[in-house]
Amino acid sequence: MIKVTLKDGSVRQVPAGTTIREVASSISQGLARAAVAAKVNGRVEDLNTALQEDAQLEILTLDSEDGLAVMRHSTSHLLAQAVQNLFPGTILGIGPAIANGFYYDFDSEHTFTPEDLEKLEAEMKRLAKQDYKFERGEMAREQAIEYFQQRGEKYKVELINDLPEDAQISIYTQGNFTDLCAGPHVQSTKMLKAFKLQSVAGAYWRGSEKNKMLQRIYGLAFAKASDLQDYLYKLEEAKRRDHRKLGMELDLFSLHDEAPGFPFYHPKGMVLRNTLEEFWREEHQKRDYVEIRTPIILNRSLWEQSGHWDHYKDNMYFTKIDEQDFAVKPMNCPGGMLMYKTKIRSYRDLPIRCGELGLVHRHELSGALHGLLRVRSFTQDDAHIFMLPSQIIEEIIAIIDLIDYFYKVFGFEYHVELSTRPEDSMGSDEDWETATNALKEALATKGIEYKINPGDGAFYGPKIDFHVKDCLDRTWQCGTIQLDFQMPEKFDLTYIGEDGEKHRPVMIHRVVYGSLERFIALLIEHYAGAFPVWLSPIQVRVLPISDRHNEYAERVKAILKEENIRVELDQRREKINYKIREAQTEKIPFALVVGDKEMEAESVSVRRYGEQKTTIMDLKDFIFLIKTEIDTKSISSKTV
RNA sequence: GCCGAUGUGGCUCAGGGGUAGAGCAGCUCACUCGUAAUGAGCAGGUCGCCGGUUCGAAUCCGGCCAUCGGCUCCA
Repeated sequence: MIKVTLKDGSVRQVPAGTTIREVASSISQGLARAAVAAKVNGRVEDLNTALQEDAQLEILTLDSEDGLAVMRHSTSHLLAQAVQNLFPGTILGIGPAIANGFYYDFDSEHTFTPEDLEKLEAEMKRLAKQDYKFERGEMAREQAIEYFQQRGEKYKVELINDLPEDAQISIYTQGNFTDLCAGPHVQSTKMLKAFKLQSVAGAYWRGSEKNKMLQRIYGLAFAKASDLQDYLYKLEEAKRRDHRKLGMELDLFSLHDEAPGFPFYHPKGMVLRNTLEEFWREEHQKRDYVEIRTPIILNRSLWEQSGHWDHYKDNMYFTKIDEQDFAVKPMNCPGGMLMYKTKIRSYRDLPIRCGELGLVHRHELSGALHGLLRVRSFTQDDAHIFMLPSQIIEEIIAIIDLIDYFYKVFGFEYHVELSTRPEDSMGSDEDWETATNALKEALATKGIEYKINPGDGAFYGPKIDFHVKDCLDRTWQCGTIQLDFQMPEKFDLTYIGEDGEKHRPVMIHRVVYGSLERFIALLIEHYAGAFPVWLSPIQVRVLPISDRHNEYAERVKAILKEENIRVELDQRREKINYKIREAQTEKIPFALVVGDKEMEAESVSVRRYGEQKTTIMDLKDFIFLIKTEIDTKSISSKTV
């Protein structure tokens, strides 16, 4: 007999060799029916697995993320089966579970069309009903290679060859379909119900552009049909929040064929942008930053000196001036270096925190452009901090705090990643290790959890990245803190120490917003275009009911303007309903209706964005209300 | 850059080998109105660009450009 400890702490005695399914049945038939897999000592296993020794056991159902992942993975096998039935000769890539569903990569002469997806989905439904069991088999390495080779599954053979020598090679079979797979899987295809094929896209084999591009079919899969419907509805909702759509509707910015990736800011977008810059300057002044501005075009020798010519050329734009090579800056740092070198620095001057709202240009691949989230020219809210080695940790922590403070003001959730040395980089291993450890230490001090991104650092140093989600849950890097021992070296930066000798300062590159463009895009999606009052391009619109209220309305407008409130007056001869509807459509935080009653009492009828109810209040009370919200940067709960 | 899809008035979209259509927005006129669309009229497009097939192309074919969804890359 062995002891099986369940999730609730209870212990069951069962004979060795009992399968997990049998244990589940002994707990309840309902559980046995709902079970898709199980966690044995933390490892996800099939229900068919026989328990041989004492174990911690957690039965997984579709109520858990782990359970859903198993089901989604099984659904990807179902797709592969359907594809090979309908398009014989298709070679298989890989087919994992992902958030909300799964994908499977295929190599086929045939190009899959949206109509094919419908047919495949129908075939999947048909196959699912057949109640095929997912049966696990194990093969010796040589046998497995031969098996897949014979079937022309060259990618599977490659995968097997790359498995460690001692790896257990397992295969899963459902009906006429067999796939190389570590598993686990649900018991039967019958458990696969709420799925939908979504799209087909190109994807390089093993994610490398050096490899062949395969066709990736994406699908959604959920525990039940209503969950799938809910998710589809959520996707529709997300489209409404899309910053590209809202940016145009709210007249914030535009993009044109004539300038791909180079955004145009409209007047309202500029108000938003200027407000963000203003806030940025205030907060940085408080923290003893100074601000500079460096040129956009600098000559070739500078970029050679900085290493950009060697490591960043593909992303840069070039021009010639008087027969000499120049480059448009893709980063602000070299300019900052020259500024540092304009005089002798003392250790007493350090740290120098030198900010720059710098406009940079980078050549991004045409297929990568995406609204304001991925552009070819953008303004970084940059700063370069020159400091003593002993100040590193303290400075990094201060920046982490600063970024956290900013993101909290906007209500952003974020996660943190640490990116380490990339292949194409400069400097010694020792410097990189020191720098990486400093970043780790700062994160540890703050108790921040982070994910490591191996090889994703800048060419001159490792970095801490702050990621924010867009409306479709894709994450975008915004803030970043990069520790750099290389630039000071390349530019021979020095300071005079206590000992009267020259020493090498250390440098940090950091941004808080990341780029104004990306940050604005994320703000639009985060608030669904209904900005908090302090950010809103128009804060108040005054709506007179008829012509005879125009004069009072103009007075209200003038008084609000005097208080530095961004106010508009809608004097058109339209019905009040019409004007209100428009103010709502434009997501203006406050609509002030003024008619006879208000005119008489020196009051306004206040209607907030997204609310039905109106409140009549004295104009001076309204001013107090709105100014308080602006000053506290209050985030309205209505982002509908 | 790669794979696939798309490109018709400011916006959303219909149409489709015989010389363009709707709604919204815009403009004009009337209505002076109390919390999400008053009515009537007018104007607006060489159907992304270039080339080919054809008596005739917005429609079919090819190339290019841009956009969208991915891959790769990144603030």
